[in-house]
Amino acid sequence: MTVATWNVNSIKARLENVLAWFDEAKPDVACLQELKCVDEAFPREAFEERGYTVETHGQKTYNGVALLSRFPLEDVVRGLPGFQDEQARYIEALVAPKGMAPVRVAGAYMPNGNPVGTEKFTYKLAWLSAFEAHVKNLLAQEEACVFAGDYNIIPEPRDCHDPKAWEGDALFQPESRAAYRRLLNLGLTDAVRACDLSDGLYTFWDYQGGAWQKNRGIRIDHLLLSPQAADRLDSVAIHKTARGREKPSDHVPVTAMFHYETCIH
DNA sequence: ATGACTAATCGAATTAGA
Repeated sequence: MTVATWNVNSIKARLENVLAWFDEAKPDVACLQELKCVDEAFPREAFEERGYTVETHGQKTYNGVALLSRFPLEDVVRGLPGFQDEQARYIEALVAPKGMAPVRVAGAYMPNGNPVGTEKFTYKLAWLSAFEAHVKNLLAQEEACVFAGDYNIIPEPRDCHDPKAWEGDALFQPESRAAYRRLLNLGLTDAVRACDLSDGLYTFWDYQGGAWQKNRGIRIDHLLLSPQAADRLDSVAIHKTARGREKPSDHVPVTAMFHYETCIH
């Protein structure tokens, strides 16, 4: 089972591009972020035609997340539990393939937080803290869980082309990185790092200044796995080709592949 | 010092992203 996360930067502006990738990568489950549209405006038919069940948590102009699956979805949750939030940044559901062990998948669009020293950064840290509390609750259930999304956190210096250039940015602040480490310390596995320790793995390249052409990127889109999900991880991929296309998102899809486990009931 | 890109908006510039 392949689980994807992708910040599409407007589903309406990106539809053709997104469908082209879906048709070649055929993810079983996909978490999309930054839809920038309300639920009614999401182009659900295009995905339903391709065999997906579509769940959205949209918002006008900003944010908005979707969870798409070729398997039935149960227990859909919209909004981060335990956190009063005006912004549509979280969706979660239980993916239940027939006769197979289910996997809980969460898709998050975590706050950017810039500029540091403002209420935007305070909101980022509060969001991360509520997310950590929710993860802790889910981990107690000992299920296979995938926490995918745009974390808006550069975990380590090797996750960006030029650490100096990101000093003072909310994505690379010590408090943001500490929040990410706390998630790992709860027992979550960074899927990409479990498979590939090399430098130069990026998931975002700014539209400005020829960042893509110069490969000045950052790794901020992550899939964090509960131990039960990590045990089933086979491989990961960062779909860089998506960034070189016409009218690309500034983020690329990241996928993790898991082996199926028979469900014994 | 500034703008660089892109998308959305009750617009003809501003806000937000990262």
